[in-house]
Formats: sequence, C-alpha cells, structure tokens
Amino acid sequence: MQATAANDLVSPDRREEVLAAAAECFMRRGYEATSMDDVADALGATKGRVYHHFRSKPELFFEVFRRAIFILIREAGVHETGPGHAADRLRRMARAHILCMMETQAFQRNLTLGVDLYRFGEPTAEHKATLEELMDLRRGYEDAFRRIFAAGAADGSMKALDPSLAMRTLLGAINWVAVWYSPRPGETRTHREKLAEEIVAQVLGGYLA
Amino acid sequence: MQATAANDLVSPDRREEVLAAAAECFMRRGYEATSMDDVADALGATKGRVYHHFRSKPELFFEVFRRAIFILIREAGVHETGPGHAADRLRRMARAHILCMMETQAFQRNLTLGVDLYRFGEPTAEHKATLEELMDLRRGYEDAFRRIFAAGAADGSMKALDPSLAMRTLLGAINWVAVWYSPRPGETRTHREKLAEEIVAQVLGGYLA
DNA sequence: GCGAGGACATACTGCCGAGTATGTTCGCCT
DNA sequence: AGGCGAACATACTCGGCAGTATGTCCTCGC
Repeated sequence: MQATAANDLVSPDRREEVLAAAAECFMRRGYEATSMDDVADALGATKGRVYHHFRSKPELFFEVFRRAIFILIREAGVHETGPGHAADRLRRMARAHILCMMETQAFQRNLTLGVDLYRFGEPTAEHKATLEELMDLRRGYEDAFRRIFAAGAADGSMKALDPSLAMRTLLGAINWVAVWYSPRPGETRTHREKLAEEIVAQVLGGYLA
Repeated sequence: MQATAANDLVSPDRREEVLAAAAECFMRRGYEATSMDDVADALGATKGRVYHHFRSKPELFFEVFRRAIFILIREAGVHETGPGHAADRLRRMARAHILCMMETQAFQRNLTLGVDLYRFGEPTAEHKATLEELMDLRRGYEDAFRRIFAAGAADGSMKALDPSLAMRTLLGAINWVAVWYSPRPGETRTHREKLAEEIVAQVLGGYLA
C-alpha cells in the first residue's frame, strides 16, 4: 500500500496513534457523535485500521478512559505519599492534576464524560464489568483526595471538613480546567506551571487552616 | 384519543412538559444518543407530539439550553446588584447558583454540555446564529461573576485576583454540583440550602480578603 | 352544526453509521 | 521460495433514527 512507505522498523505504537486520534475525536464531537470513520479520517486511514486494533466503539472509548485515569494516578496520585504536611501534599497533587488537564486534555475530558455513561447507560454484561472496573479506578483516585483531607484535619494543616464534599468541590474546580483551557500558540510548559500555581492558590484557600 | 382523557381545561404548558422530558433525556443519555422517540416515550407519546412543538432536534436542545440560562439569570444573576459588599453579593449568587444546579439539574447539565457543541460543531447558518446568541447569554451571566470579583478587589472585601480566572475556578466548583448531586429520597429544600451553604463556605475561602 | 385549525398519532422514506466479510500487501520464519 | 500471519484497505449488510406526509379527533368560534 501507500501508508507504510517510509515507516521505520517495527511499530509498537501504531495502536497508540489510533487511541490518541480517538481521544481527540471523542473530545471534539462527543462519544455518540463520533463515527469510526471519523477516527479513521483523523488518521488518514480507514475503519479497517481502527477495527484491527479495537474490537468495537465502546471498547475503544474504554481504553481512552482507562488511559486517562492511569495518567492521573501516575502524575498526581503519587503525590499522596510524600514529604510535608497534608496541605503540602494536596498542593502538589492539585498542581499535577491541573497540568494533566492542560497537557492531556483530550483524554481527560473523556474521563469526566464517561461517568454519565456509567450512571445512566444500559451496557451489555461484558461492558458493564469493564465500566465497573474503570469506575473503581476513578473512585480509588478520588479516595486519595478524601484521605488527604482527612489527614489535613488530623495534622492541623487544614480545616476539618467533610472529606467527600471537599474532594468534590476541589475536583470540580480543577477538572473544569480541561473544559475551558485551550493552549495559546507558542505556549511553554513553564507558562502552564505558572497558571497551575495560580489556580491552586485560589482554590486551596478555602480548605487551609 | 386516549391522552386527553382527564386533561383539564386549556394547556399552556403541554409544550413545557415536552421540554422537561427532553432535558431529562439529554441529561441521561446525552444529546446525540437521545432519539426523538426516546423523548416521546418518556412522555408516553409519539414523535408527532414532539415535532408539533419543536421543529427539529437541535432546536429542541437549544430551547433546553436557553431555559437553563434564563433560570440561572433569574435566580442567581439578580443578586449581582444588591446590598452589602461584593463578597456578600458573591455569596448570595453562588448559593443561588448551587441551588439551581440541584433543583433544575436536568436543564443545568445540558448547559455545561452545550458548550462543546459550540466550540467544535459545524452547524447550519441558522443554528450558528442561535448558538451565538445562546453563548452570548452565557457569557453575559459569567460576566456578572467577573464584575463581582473586580468589585470585590475594589471595595476590599476580596483579594485582587484575575477576575476571569477566579470566575472559572469558582464556576467549575459549583457547576460540578450538577454532576455529582443526586437528591436523597425525602430530601427537603431546607436540607439543600444547608448543603449549598456548606459548599459556599468551602469554595469562597480562597477569594476572600 | 359546521368548518377551521390546534394537537397530536400513524405510516412511511432516506440516510448514516456500526459492524463484518473478504481482499491485499508486506515482512518474517523456516 | 513459499507459506503464514500481522496490518491494514475495500465492499458490503442491516438496523436505527431524523424528518415528513398524512390521517384523526376534539374544540372553539360563528
């Protein structure tokens, strides 16, 4: 064919390309509005390629979703354990979370999007199982924030608030970043970090002791 | 027929019922996934009824969207002008906004949902015009928050922050309520007000002087 | 008491999109 | 050197959904 022309060596991430394109499409048009052909077009390919790597449209979405959580856990979740008071650790978590929202926006928006699919959808038995698993992952990530709030109340670095409610208001504020943020042309990582700091400063004020 | 059996007098809000059913469906399954038959089923009727009141699916959604903003402006926006410092007025606005999220959840969730349709969709000329108008309404509502933040910096009741950024983090936190909130059985208005107060207390902390 | 129109229901059409079945090309192993 | 399987492309099927065309009932004005 024409596609594999100058393609070097093996390709362990040809699948990865499909995943990224899907995330982008799902973000732009939403899950239902995105056709498999759309994803293929975004790759300059045809459905054949997409279906070769993913069995169905739901499973493709699930993989996008899973990737989004893994990124969050790896980048932000790890800061739950670390030096300093609970407030310090929360600050690092929130900061990393916000940076994820900005730098892996396509994946992260589908994360917030997929929750509805869980709450109201009527999936098949197999899909329901994967959805449960993904929701558990998500819940696990949220629990890290709950624990931090509890720890903050304990070590005196933060106000004594309902951890679940505090988690929700905080995550609401910083998840929203993925909704309104769009990168300026020529924007640098440093600039994003500055912005993240600013957001953290505003948002955390209500929780600190 | 069978529908108009015990139906009293005139019906100025038969259309309203369709609108509410549509909001509910759009919230549950999302815009694209909702068929006109779904909306009709939710009413115990057929497409005929829906298409009698609304010309097309997009226009139906637009009306839901418009209603959502009108509610917000009427309930929360009005508190921009009022007694007290900017901080006090912001508090009342946020409180009312949160109550809207809880009590007209179906409409409000479509509000946050419709923005994507604007940013990435490819609507017809007529739809584009309506979308622009609706986005202006939304922007106008957001501007009220921007002005409050500016006023707060001026009258010393709040920190001097970037009004746009502050608006976004605040609205993120309180819009998110519509995502996670689901009413407890037997829940009363008083309980919701209590919850709203609690959220406001947490969220506003970062902005006050 | 009758014609007109509002408020739907019923019965269609046409298209679009998920999924499938079947090539086709290349690299690799033996 | 030939067969095999990965990695796609091409060409279909088939169901579902937006929109329409048409019929039906009830009510209100006259």
